[in-house]
Amino acid sequence: MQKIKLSTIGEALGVSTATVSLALRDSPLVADATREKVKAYALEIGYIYNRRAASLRTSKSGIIGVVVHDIMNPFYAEILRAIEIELDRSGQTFLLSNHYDSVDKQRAFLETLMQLGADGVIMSPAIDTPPGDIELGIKNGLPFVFVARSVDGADVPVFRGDDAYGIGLATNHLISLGHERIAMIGGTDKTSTGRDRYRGYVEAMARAGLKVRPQWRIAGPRTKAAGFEAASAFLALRDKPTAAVCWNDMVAIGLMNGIARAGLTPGVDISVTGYDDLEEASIATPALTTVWNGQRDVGRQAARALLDRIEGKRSLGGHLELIKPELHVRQSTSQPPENR
Amino acid sequence: MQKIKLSTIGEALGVSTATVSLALRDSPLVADATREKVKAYALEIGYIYNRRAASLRTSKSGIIGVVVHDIMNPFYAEILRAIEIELDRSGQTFLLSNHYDSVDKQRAFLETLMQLGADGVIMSPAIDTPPGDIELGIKNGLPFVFVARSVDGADVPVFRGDDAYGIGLATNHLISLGHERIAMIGGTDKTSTGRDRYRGYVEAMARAGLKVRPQWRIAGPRTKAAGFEAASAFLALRDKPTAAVCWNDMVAIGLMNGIARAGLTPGVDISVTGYDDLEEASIATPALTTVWNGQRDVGRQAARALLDRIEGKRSLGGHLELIKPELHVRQSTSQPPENR
DNA sequence: CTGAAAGCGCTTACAG
DNA sequence: CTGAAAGCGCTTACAG
Repeated sequence: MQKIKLSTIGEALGVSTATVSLALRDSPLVADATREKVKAYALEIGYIYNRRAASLRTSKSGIIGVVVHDIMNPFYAEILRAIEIELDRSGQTFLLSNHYDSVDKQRAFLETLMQLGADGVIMSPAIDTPPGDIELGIKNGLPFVFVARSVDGADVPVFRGDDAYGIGLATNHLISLGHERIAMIGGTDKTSTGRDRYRGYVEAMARAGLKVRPQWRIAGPRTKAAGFEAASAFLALRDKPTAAVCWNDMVAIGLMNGIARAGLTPGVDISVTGYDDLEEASIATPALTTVWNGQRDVGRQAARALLDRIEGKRSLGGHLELIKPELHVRQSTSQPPENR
Repeated sequence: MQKIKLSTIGEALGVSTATVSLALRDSPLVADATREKVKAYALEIGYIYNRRAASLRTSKSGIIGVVVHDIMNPFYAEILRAIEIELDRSGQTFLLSNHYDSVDKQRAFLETLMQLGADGVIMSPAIDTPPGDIELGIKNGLPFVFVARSVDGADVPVFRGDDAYGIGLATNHLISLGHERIAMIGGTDKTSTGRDRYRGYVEAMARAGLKVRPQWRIAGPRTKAAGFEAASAFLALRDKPTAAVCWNDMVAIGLMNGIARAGLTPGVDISVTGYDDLEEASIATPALTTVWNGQRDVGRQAARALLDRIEGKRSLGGHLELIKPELHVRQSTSQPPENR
């Protein structure tokens, strides 16, 4: 079978390829009758538009890259879902990748995007991303928007939740229930998010005049499995805390599973808070008290900003858009046992 | 800044673009000295390879499409992870999409792949995919490989777990513990997987001489939330079953949460089996007895088959590759209370 | 409202 | 081992 292209249609209908091209894209320059005739015939013979050729000519590709740490992580999944909805609406194709916090894998993906002439990229940068990697992309005409994380020294807009404020909501909630020994489980200081959340916890404790002991900070876990494993370290602490502020819902649920496995009742013997308010949080047992982090707004606003930039409606400076989190109280938090 | 292309390099170095092109791709036709000179200079000035131009010329794009129901679903996530590893190794870019079981969304994605000249597609087809949609792709030079699901009438290789056998393992396990009233929760008869799993359950019951009551089949749920909700319907059944074979781990975990919320103890009062053996299954409380479904093998073999096809090492007929599942026994199953 | 022609940046015969 | 030339399939001034 011969490959069908614009000229195939043009020859069959006795018009030029220029006219066919304009007709298929609904140009008002083309007479209505011609347009209908062309479109009907294209459909009939099963014409497939060649985006590579068009893109080579116009240097627009209709491709938007999206890179996050791990698309299978429900936190990012919810952001991606919002981005997907926004991009689908505008007919952009989105090219997804995980970087698993490997700067090399991220760089390879950005290189691929440049090779494909991507119109822009939405990313949650890998830990220790050099600003140079971002600048290189920008220099090659790739507009960036960051979600959830940022890169110091990169002039790129960032959309994320207000982490210090949000973790403060969780910590204050526990304090108001009467808890005084509160641990913080999970996360790392290597991301801006991590530093902000830790700061929010420390500040909330300080405002209440409570001590923060170094051993109460069990850094690391960010997954359910890791939260599960952290339970034994947590339960072995001297001066065992009566509550745990967790890095995210995954860690909190894992920790609660670990606490339950040890024969204690999470939400009664130990209060636990999560972060993100994933769909799972509300069906966990006990239902998880957590902080809604605005994933949907983050994704939607980031996609919107990039699309506006691509359509020339705005330029992208390095501003920070903080989405205000909200506390959702459920059954995993209660008064400390000693107060009952 | 002027756009850097092959001719930019050629002019600077006094060689032709043909030589530059060959040198960058390590052609043995080019003298070693020339090759090194060209590569060094390209790196120095930050040349970006234009894949659109190359692809237009060669009609190979280096893009492989991957479509599944929902990439955020951990079952598909594990398959995707295996595909990702395999494709990364061969330098292919993979373009991911959800179809959410919308034939229209799937069709739009396949159309995009054809427009981009994708080299192939790995898909878990949407429910009720018309064979014509697949044939159209094949006719336009897009090789297909299916994972987890198939389409009747499409001549495409399929890689998936042996569902009837696998669900039989779970059902037999419960029967051997002494259960006689066993429900099946979740899933749909609209996919080949659904039909196979239901058949496996019915056949295992029949082999043991046990009755299957229609009301013991609570179809529908495939998510944790839906499993959670199904708990009340399950617990309200007359002749309440003592065990539930669930469609997958998500449903099983949701169901266990619902059972626990109702004050019963899953794994003691009601035995529950899952399917897939997701990472979560082992850390659930109680740890979930489930069937490992070979996601990794499915993804790896499917990717390998497609890559071999693209490299011309094999052709793709419509054969079925069944991966043998394995039962993983944990704490969510025990003897029925009445036998103790 | 329509057509002829140039050009996007590569790769591939072909000639030397 | 290297170069000149054609062509992949579009879109965009430009001319009429």
